[in-house]
Amino acid sequence: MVERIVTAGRRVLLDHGYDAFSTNRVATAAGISPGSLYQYFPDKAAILDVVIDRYWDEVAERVAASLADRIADFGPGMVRDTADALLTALEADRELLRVVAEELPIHRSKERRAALERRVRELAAAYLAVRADSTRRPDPAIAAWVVVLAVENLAMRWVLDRPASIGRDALLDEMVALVGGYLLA
Amino acid sequence: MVERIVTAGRRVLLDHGYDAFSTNRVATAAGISPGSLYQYFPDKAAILDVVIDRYWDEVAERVAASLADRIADFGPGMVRDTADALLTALEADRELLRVVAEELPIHRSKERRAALERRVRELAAAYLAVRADSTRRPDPAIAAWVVVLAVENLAMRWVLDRPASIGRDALLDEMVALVGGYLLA
Amino acid sequence: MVERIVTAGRRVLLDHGYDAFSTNRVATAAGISPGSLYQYFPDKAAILDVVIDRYWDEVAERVAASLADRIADFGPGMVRDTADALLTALEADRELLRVVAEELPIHRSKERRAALERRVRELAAAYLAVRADSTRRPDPAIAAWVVVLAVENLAMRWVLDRPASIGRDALLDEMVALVGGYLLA
Amino acid sequence: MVERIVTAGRRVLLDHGYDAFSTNRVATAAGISPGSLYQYFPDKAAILDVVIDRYWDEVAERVAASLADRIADFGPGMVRDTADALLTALEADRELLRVVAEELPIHRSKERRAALERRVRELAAAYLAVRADSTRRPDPAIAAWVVVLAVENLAMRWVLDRPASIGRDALLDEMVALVGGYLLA
DNA sequence: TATGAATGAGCATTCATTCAT
DNA sequence: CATGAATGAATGCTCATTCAT
Repeated sequence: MVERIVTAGRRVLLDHGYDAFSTNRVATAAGISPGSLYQYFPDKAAILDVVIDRYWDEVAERVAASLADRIADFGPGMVRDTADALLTALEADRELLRVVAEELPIHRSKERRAALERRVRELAAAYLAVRADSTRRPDPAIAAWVVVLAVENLAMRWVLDRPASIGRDALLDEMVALVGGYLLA
Repeated sequence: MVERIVTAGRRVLLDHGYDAFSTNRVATAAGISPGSLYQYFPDKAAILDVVIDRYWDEVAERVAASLADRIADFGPGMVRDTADALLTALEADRELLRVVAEELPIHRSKERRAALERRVRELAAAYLAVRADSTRRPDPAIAAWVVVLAVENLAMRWVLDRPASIGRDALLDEMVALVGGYLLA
Repeated sequence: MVERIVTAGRRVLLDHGYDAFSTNRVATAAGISPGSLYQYFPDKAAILDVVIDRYWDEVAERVAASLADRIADFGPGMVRDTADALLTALEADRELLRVVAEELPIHRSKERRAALERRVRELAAAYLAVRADSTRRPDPAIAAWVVVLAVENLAMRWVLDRPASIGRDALLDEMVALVGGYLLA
Repeated sequence: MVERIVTAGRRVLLDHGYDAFSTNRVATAAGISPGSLYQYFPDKAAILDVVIDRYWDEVAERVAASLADRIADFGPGMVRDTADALLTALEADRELLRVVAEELPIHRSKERRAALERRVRELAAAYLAVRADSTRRPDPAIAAWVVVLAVENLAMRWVLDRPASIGRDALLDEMVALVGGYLLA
């Protein structure tokens, strides 16, 4: 039932937008009565939270999986592949990304996105700490913070705004150059 | 009077948040009657728009002023100073930044922020085009897009999240390294 | 519940007039909350429409019933009885007639009244067509239009204005004379 | 100035309808400020009243003029000519008639229309009293009431509804027949 | 558990009227 | 006289939430 409600919530978000995300509409979309919503969720926000959490979890999963695969060879390939995985994850449901990232107040997503960032950041920081000799940056934690935020935002904006002059591969090239130039001597 | 209303709108946003930004509340905060609002603004959205526009205009003004000052010497100094100016501008009203950037749906701010980005980006692209020999990046427009977005987001997140381990100067160092490493051979 | 709302609407119309026919007042009169109104009616106009429809339907019903009874003997008796039925119907709720016919913009009632008129007119035209030999009027449709409108308006005005010098029977006499003199050779 | 306001009121009524008949709109149409309205009229209703009064006065004038011309020869000609004059008067500004008769609450017009009716009725009653021998109707006051109301309503409905099957001359024929058949032995 | 009718505070907006200038 | 900014009560309507069944 929770499942049904969350799926309905996602549908409403996609089909009608955040402003139309009302309990009645979600209930209707779920084929249940508005009162039943409250047997599974304390309030409207909780439903939305789960929809958002699901979205970012999915993105995080894909990125983490890619990162895990590349555990061995840190370097340009790893950056490219991780960024590629992120792009793919964001492109997978561009419409929902649009709603989640632009239509909803950001603080709704903040915690989840922070978790995603933290996860990747910690991984990156760990690698950087090990390879301290191969980077110009003194503090791996800070470097990881910079790299992760920069790549994340570039990826998101590229997927959302689809800048005409920047192809997907070109974007990945730039990201690799950005991270590489920053980290490597 | 417009002034009074806009100021009241800002106050309401700061004191009660976006969800409480109602015409009645703004009118009360302005010490006028709800009806008077409509002699100066066509609707609620118009009031909010002005508040937001004012905010981003102010930020843009500060950044553009710094950029204009540094027109002569492109290079690390320019990046640092521009980033510094941006940080200063964002720090000037951190609370309003929080509301504008995290509480409001982004699409409310999108156009203004895009204008700010475009303005800085075009300047940066122009410089890069002139100094084509001193950068590894083939396309100045793309490079400008990357640099501007990266710096903007890092600055914003740093101001908003105040990461404990990253000092202001350290952040500027990292930004300079990021942009320098990316652009320069 | 629809019943309660419609009844309350009628009450408000009678007690406070058309200008005070507000959703909040109707809700209060119905002893429910304003929100509940919208579970049964799409908007304010729909409530008013039902009140008006009910009124004219009732009038139409009474007149049509009388007309049906008199189907056999066209002639002075039929005119008198139909007019009598109409008068009775209008007298039944003179106060509501006043509001509906004089306080509301006519176009609110127009369709319903037109339906009532059409119904009676078609019946009358049919009779006249059959008795073509016993009338001076060449076109039964036109004659029906004239007769129905004339009688309807006289009845309505008499009920509303209660002209002191004209008794009920006298009025019926005049109507019979008017219709009779017009139709018969 | 009163003139300007009344003319503006008429314009607003014609161009935007009764629902848009607001003091601000009338003031704008008159090229003055809303406050100035109140130097010439006690309230909004007073402006509207004058507009309406003017309209009915004009109609009354035309009908009365025709009636005065026909003072000598009572009879079918008089009925026809008076009805003709009424039709002409109503046709002269059909659009305003529509607003005044269907869009406004009738009680707004009631007094003026009653005055018009009274005027014609009294004239008619006087004639009927004199020619008591040539009419079947015992009470001239009642007969005048019947005749005036019937003709007035038929004329108004014909002008407003423009029934396709009834030509102007046909209508006049019917009116003459209606009145003649009723009054004459 | 599930319902869904009922709630009622809250919203954005209008507009006849006033009154200091 | 004329102004027009200011008023503020009132409007139609929404929707997250509750609770008796």
